[in-house]
Amino acid sequence: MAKRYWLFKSEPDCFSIDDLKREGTSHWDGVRNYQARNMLRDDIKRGDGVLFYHSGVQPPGVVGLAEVAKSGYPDYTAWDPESEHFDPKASEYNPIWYMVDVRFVRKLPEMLPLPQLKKEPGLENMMVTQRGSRLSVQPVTTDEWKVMQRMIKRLR
DNA sequence: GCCAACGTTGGC
DNA sequence: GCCAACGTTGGC
Repeated sequence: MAKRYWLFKSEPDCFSIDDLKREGTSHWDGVRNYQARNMLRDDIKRGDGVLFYHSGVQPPGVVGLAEVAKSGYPDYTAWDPESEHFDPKASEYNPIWYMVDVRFVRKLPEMLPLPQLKKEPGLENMMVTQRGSRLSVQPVTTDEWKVMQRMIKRLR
């Protein structure tokens, strides 16, 4: 299976690129959307590339790179009543929700803010640059990934 | 803080 | 199975 690419959104107050840097490898838990769940369960594989995106901040944008360290497996926070992501319909025998593990690769010297992504040739159709794009886990094409790598190289 | 976009829920 | 009401996300 060829390597694929993804964009993972997180509110930095909840989990930031610095948190991932400190932890090294972390569960990407708490996704409670079926479209994103399907990707986590079926499509996101160990070795895939991840753009780490900070949402809910001004400006939002890509702040780092990560790598999938473990393919999809049940998100056990769903059946933990203590978890803020608890879902009473989920259980060990019917997990419903899935997560992957991600490994820190690098933090960018500065954020690539969303408005800049919207202006960048080659990213016109990227999911994150589209209006009303709320998915917290998004596919990124190989071409979009290459454009992002060029933008990152320009940073320093 | 506003509101557009979009997902989910539940009555019918 | 439709769709109105409602809730959430997230950019602005």
